Amino acid sequence: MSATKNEPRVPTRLPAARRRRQLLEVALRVFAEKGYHDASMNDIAVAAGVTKPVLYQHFTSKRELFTELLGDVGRDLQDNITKAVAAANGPREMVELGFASYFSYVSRHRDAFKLFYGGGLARDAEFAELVGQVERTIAGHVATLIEIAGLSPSQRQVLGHGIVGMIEGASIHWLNSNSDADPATLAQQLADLAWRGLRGVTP
Amino acid sequence: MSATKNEPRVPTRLPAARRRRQLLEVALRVFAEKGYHDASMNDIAVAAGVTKPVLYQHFTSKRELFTELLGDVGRDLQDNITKAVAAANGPREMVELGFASYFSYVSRHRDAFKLFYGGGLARDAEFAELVGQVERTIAGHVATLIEIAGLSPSQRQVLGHGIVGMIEGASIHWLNSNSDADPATLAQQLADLAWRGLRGVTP
DNA sequence: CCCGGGTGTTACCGTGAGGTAACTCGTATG
DNA sequence: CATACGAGTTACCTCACGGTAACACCCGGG
Repeated sequence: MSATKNEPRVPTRLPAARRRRQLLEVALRVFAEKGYHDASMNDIAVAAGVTKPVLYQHFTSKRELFTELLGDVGRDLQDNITKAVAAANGPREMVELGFASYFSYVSRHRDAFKLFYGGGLARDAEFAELVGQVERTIAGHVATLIEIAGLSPSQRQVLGHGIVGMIEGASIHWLNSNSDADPATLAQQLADLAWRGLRGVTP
Repeated sequence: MSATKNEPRVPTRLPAARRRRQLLEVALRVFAEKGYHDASMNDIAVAAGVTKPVLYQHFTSKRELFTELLGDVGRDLQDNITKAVAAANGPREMVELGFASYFSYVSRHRDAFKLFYGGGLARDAEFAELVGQVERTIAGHVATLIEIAGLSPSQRQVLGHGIVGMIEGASIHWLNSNSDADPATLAQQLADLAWRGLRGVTP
């Protein structure tokens, strides 16, 4: 029995499953920081303390790696929101809880959010679809909450996307300004703005 | 006097100034369609019926070309909005006119808008600054219109960015869904939503 | 003791993009 | 008609990136 039993000198040489998870974590960080185009597979490999071919042992291509991350993040975000909203009593609470869960998610997973909003995703059909799915779902739910009269379904949908854009825009600015403001407070104020409008009469 | 006097057989070989303007127009189209990364200088040259070095006779680099376009579009958009808003009487009309001018601009200059929202601009410091300047300015104006009480300046700014994101999100969805809806109607409804909120009580 | 499988590395290829040097060609002017 | 200038082209360089083949190394089981 040698002295190097449970304590490898440097934690290289991981079992495949662990390595894969590590690579996903690292790739998320690197993609979030540099964006899809500017992050090279080499960057990711080096950041993981490993070389490129190891990456290709676990993922067949850069696209596939990114797609998997994007899908995971999208599902995660959407699950968080739908679960939070399901606990609401009435539309106003749906808005409050929905906003709160969104900001909570963003504040806890900044890298994941940056992946979602950040890159040239809009240009790539596959990537855009993954993001669009989530946005469409949220926008659709929001659309049912709009109480303005005389709107066609497609008009409601556009306005729903407007609210989604409002959340995204506020989130992006919030992250970029490195504000340490409480995400719950922010969500509360934004939900207030969405619900009562700019004119903000007190109920 | 030869027969080829004022009617060159094919309008190649333009004087420098005209060529430059044509290249800017074509580059705007190509960048809007394919995004900054996926549009190559060759693409632009070919689309202009010309070869790459001609492009480099007028612009020292791809970045410079894109930066010039981005700056032009930003100035143009901002000018349109500020001029429209200047004619308003009171905050509600500011919102209405501001939204209307934004959507009017987007509908008239789709390529310009796609350039602005579309690419990996957020990752690139210089590009992000050009876009951010416009967004910050608009968000700042909007922030002064929020009548919710008890907000700090930075909180107002975040909410202002929320409204800007709302306009952008709605615009993007509007363009992507190839809706033939009237931009003025859309602006009206979105302004309504922003002003009165989701709950949309009629005044 | 050695040997097999799986983990990782070095070194490489092909491609496509930004960018440039050197040449050609049309045209206006004396 | 000659010539000079400026618009355009061909052909190339360099470099970084996605992706891969072939080899090296470690460790558990007969």
